[in-house]
Amino acid sequence: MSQVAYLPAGKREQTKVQNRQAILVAAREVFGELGYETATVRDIIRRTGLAAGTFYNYYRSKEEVFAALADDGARRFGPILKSLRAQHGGDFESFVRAAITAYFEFQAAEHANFLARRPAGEPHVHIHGETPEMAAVYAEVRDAIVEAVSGADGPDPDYTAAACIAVAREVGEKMLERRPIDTRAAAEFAVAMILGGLNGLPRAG
Amino acid sequence: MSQVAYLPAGKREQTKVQNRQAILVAAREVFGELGYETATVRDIIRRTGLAAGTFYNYYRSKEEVFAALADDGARRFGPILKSLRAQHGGDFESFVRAAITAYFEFQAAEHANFLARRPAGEPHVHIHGETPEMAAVYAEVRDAIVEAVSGADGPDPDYTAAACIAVAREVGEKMLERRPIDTRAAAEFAVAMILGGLNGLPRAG
Amino acid sequence: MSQVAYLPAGKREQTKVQNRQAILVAAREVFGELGYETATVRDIIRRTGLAAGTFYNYYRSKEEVFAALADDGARRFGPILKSLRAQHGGDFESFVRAAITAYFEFQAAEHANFLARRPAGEPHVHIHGETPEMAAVYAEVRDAIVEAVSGADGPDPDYTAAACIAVAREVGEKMLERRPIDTRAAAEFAVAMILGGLNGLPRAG
Amino acid sequence: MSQVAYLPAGKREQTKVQNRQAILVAAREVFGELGYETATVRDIIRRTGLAAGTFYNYYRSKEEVFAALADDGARRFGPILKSLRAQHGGDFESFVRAAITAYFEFQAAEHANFLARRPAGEPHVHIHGETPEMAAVYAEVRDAIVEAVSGADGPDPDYTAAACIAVAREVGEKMLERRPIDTRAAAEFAVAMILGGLNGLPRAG
DNA sequence: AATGAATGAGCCTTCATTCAT
DNA sequence: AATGAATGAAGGCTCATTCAT
Repeated sequence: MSQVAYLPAGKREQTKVQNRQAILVAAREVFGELGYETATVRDIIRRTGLAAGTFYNYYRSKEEVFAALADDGARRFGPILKSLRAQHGGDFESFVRAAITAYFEFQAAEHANFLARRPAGEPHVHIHGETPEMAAVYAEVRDAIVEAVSGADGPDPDYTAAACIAVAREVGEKMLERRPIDTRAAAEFAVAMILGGLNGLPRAG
Repeated sequence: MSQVAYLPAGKREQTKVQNRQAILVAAREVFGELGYETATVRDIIRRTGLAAGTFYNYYRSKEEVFAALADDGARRFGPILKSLRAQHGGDFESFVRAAITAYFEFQAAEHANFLARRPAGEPHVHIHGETPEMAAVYAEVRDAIVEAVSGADGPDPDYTAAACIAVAREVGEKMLERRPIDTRAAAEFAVAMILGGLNGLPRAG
Repeated sequence: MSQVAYLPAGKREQTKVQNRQAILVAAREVFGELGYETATVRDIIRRTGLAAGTFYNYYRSKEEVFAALADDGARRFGPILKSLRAQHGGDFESFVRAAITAYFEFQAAEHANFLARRPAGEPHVHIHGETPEMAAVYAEVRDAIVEAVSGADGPDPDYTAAACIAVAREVGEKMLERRPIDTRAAAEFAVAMILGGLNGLPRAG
Repeated sequence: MSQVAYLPAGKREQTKVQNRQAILVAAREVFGELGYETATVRDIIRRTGLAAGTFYNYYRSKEEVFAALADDGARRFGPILKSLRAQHGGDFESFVRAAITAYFEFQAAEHANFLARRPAGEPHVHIHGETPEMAAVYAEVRDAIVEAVSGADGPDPDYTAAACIAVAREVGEKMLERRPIDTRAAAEFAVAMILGGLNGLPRAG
């Protein structure tokens, strides 16, 4: 068995995990700052201090790291949301409150990891429905909303979900621009807006 | 010199205006179909039948034509909005209804000009806060909202404006995806959601 | 018709033709010196003094310029061969003599256009059956040979064609390495070898 | 130290030899399938089950393993050829027959080791004069031919050798493309062609 | 003004080779 | 020795922009 040699368990494996994470973090930053199209793989890798080619040891393409980001967000935020939904059972209102709060706190925590420098001179594009964290919220929240509002005479579930999520996203984004970041106030606002809005909705889809 | 002089604009002049407009129209289509980054100047110019270089006689850059698009939207939709605001005077609720309706109709009309083919295999990005038509709504609507809700104990005007606009945008977008496009139903929904939401808002900013 | 403008007929058109030709010439040199794989588009374009991107105004890819090279060779040598075949009608021997002679002269002329510097340190690969000039010979000569030797009891036409062409190619290549380049002697040799070989062939394929 | 000492090579030694051989075999396959440029070191090493870096413990570069391949071919086929030459003494004709036959059989045997998949969409290149097995034939056969044909008034030995080898190579290659592979028929053809060709040659170089 | 070829920076990706383990 | 991640120099190609005509 002269071919056995060093099992990957020591510093090597550790570095690998670190690098993978570093790329992910850098990617989140860069995508956040520049948007998917404008961001380049070099932008991402430059922040990690790694070599250009190294990126491709971890992700096969720019697109794949983006997907990984979404997975990562979903993997981390999804369970939170799921458990909230279970906890709050049929009480939609308290679920919304808890979910929005959790989402804003999650966002604030993510945000703390990097400065958001935006290059001037380019229209700001943003990733729609596919933001890592948003992807998680979207699926789960949409389900919850659909469940809560649907019915023969309920409001249009598609419009409803889109509107609620939009409110959460925009308010969340504005929240991040302020100092200090006040997740409680933002959540309170968004919850009120959403619940009030849902109350005002017409009965016929 | 031997030509008639009483025409306010010579053929030359007219062509210039026409070309400028043609580029604008093509740009709106292309940006709509491909997004800002993916769209190329050649994509735009190709639709006009003009030559690549000609583009730069009218706009100094890809970015500038994009900005012009926003101006154009504002120039056309802005007055509509302004007059609505004047008409509905202090009645915020009826203004919102009228504005949303007008906006959705405007969008539907713009939309009718081209099919929205989106390139597969790429995360869908959308232009944020800078959509031509949106730019117009944004400024004016924000003012109206701020005016309506502000006050020492009113809700946070920034959050409020962002949330309302978000609802209008998302519902508007969803509306465009359906056949037939039903601006009335969408407007009804958005108005209810927005007014209901505003009612639910906490008093303290 | 303010959009008519300058018709491409003057210096512009001329430059285009020159550039296209320059790229073709450079490509022939580079492919000849480095082989298809090793050759880079940058190698080709560098010799023309043009910019990197300009290459793609004329050929869509490295592969396409290679194909164009073959076309070019065929277009120029093909007719020569065709007319020889017509001239020498049924006389296979005299056709072979004329064809080989023409081919060697063609090669010598092409060769005169550039020095063949071969980079050391890399196995020399050469393009097989697809060399521009060879592509022309191949199709036509193969036909002629097949026509001349085939028959129920004739030798294997495939082997025959391959062998004859191989002889012409190798002797031709060696010929180019000598100074002075003596096409007559080389042709005499190749013809003798081929005709002698064909005579020696077994009757049953 | 407590190990037996009468084994000429320890396990270590054996593995080294085995690895070196495994790389060589894999390299022959890969170069054969993909060509020198297209083949990657990883393609080679992947087939051995070894790690990428290990390759460089045995060969200093991609080029070196390629050279080793030629050496290997020569080392294995060279002796065969040498002994044939000795056996057939002055009888050039019978030597050619034996050598060609041996070469074709050698080729067929080598070929049996792998399928020749060639990547589509790329001009087919082949290694010229440097094919492992060819390198061996070349040196020896060239000597034999030179010896047989040279003389003050003999045909040009360089052209002669090149032509004979070309015939053997091309017919050999075509042979490998057929099913079943018929080395006897191919050899018969090549021998006839070569001997007939040599007979037809002019006396003056 | 209109034209469209030329420009060249920059993008994503591959891969021979090195090196810490 | 063996391992396999890291490295970084290219490579093919795109595209916003310039410029001679």
